[in-house]
Amino acid sequence: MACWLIKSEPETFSIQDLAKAPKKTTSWEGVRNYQARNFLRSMKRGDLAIYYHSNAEPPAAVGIARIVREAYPDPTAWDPESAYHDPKASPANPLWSMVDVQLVEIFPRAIPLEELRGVKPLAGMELLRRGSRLSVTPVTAAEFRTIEKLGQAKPAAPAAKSAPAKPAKKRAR
DNA sequence: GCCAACGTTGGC
DNA sequence: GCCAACGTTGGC
Repeated sequence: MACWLIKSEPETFSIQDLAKAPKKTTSWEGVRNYQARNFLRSMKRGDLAIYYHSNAEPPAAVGIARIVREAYPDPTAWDPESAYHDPKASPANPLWSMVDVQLVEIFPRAIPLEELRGVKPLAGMELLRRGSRLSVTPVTAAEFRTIEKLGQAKPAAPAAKSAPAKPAKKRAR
């Protein structure tokens, strides 16, 4: 079984929306990046994915979803009404794929991106790479378990015991 | 709202 | 096939 990380902007489709969806299941349409699409296509039924809220306040890992249907054509691609319309796609040449995902759990505690960046075992994650934009990425089983665990409760040790607010960091770029 | 880091497009 | 221009993503 493989593990993944899928991003969604909560304004578009949050994990709470997924919880409210029929059968807590939705089609993951709208992926329009070839690399991300290819990852979608290699997903297997039963694979698990970290659900991540991008463009959120704060951006955070918020839960887990399961792949319940493997890749099939994304009809929004050839729907001129859709925000995801791609003029190159058609029913005969679907071009883009989607999977169905079902909610497994909303974490008791969302894990903000800033915190993920400080977690050693996650250092190699695509999500944490500078300038990373891929909306679908594989994660290792170890990374998956680490995030899953972080989502269950407060960090065991009060990380920095109410340290005074850090001075605003200049972005190093 | 800014803008770095990407991916894509299209002229050549 | 190169690469500048452009569009998008997404953290800040």
